Amino acid sequence: MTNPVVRFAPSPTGNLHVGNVRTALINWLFAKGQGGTFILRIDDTDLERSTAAYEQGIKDDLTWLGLTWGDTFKQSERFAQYDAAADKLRSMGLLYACYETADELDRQRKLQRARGKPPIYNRAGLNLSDEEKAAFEAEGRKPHWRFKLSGERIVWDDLVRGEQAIETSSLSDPVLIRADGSYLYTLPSCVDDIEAGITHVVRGEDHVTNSGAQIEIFKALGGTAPKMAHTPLLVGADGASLSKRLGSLGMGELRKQGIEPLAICSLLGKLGTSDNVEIRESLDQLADEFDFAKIGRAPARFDEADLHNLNAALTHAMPFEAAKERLAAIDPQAADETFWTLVRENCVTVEDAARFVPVAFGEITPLIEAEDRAFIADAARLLPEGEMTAETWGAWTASLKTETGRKGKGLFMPLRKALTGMERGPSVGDMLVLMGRERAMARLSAG
RNA sequence: GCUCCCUUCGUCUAUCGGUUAGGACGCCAGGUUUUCAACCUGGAAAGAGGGGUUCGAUUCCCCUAGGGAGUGCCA
Repeated sequence: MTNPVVRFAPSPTGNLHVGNVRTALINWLFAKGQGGTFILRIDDTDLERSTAAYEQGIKDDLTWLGLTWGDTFKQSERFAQYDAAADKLRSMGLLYACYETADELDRQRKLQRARGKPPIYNRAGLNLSDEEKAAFEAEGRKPHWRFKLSGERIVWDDLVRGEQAIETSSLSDPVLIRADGSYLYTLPSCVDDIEAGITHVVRGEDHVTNSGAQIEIFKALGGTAPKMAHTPLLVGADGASLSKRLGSLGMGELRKQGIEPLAICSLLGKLGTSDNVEIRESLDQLADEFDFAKIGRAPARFDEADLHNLNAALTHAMPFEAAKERLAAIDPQAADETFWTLVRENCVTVEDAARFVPVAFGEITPLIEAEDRAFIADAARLLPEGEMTAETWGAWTASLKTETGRKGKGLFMPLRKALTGMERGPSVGDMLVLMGRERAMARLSAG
């Protein structure tokens, strides 16, 4: 295979969510792994719903994820090309005017359905005489335009699903142009794919019937249909379709939660494949491992808990340099390598380190149980003088053990709770060094 | 309603007719760390149901059930 060209084509009518991002990622990984090109196309033919803010948001999210694109353009800048394509189809007799209103079409579909028949457009527009059309126009009706499907069986070898067949006779002729003259995505998508030299159309399986129709449009326009790959959709953790919450779970929110881009990409790049769902070192590694053949045909469950597990694994091993800036944003003192390597294994996200900042550098409320009061008083009395060092903890606890007879959990847990205000956390001995003698003494004396 | 796709441990999956049905995540236990986490070791855990075909079905076929998708002047 030589240098594939793929595209991700979101509509700027909303933010990117996990489903979108998976499609973008798979396209990107495939292109990257094959030395191909990844194009970002903004499908903004719906001028009403598209906004510049969403467009920018999509670009920001992709950039944050590391899904860089080689070229980008907007469909709204290319109406002339679509007009030309429409004219071509019209001249071939493949684009015909229809005058039904949306309500009328809706009624027809309901009727067909009630009779147990598939709701396929009856092609009334195809048989309209010029007089009839003129009559509609006189009524003030404007036509919408449908592509005339061949009625043949369209077959392609889908990179994920294997051989696919669509009976175009079982489809309604797709509307390409609305009554207001604006384009639906169907035709512009084909025109752009041809012009951009798209070799592979990779998208969710909700598009398979669209692909059947679009393959005919590709051919009608004189192009060759790209190879197709339709991935199963993601479903929620409960197995039902992706919930509203998850479906709209945006990158902005995940970012705010402190989720790493690589955690998202590792999960979305591996979920539903035969590879283990684990953190990968980089997008490049994910790209090296990518193969359509590894993608299964059943819907995979997206569980946000998995994302947190992967993120935790990433955080536990994260070098200080990678976390430095974000630690500084929490607190200038937190941007400290000793502190980070100490607390990171107790963190799911970098921002979780914030919990331990007061322990090391600020004020906390010591937790001292009534029955431990005397013990903590002894501890305060026996706390070694001078600088707290790596040896302090061992010496201190040893003397406490001798003095009080306490050992094990009974010895250490009260100290942990008094010194850190928490029941769990990083090694207390190491934290002691960071907090220093003054803080430690103050906490031990709080009871 | 109609059309298409899917169904193996909780989850993602391996198995291309003969396996003690394998791995990973998660979970549980033990070890280690004088706490927790992390880490190491071990463990529990699966062929949706029913019919066929076959010497033999997780694997091939049919039916049922369940899930997903499509059926738009959305993408």
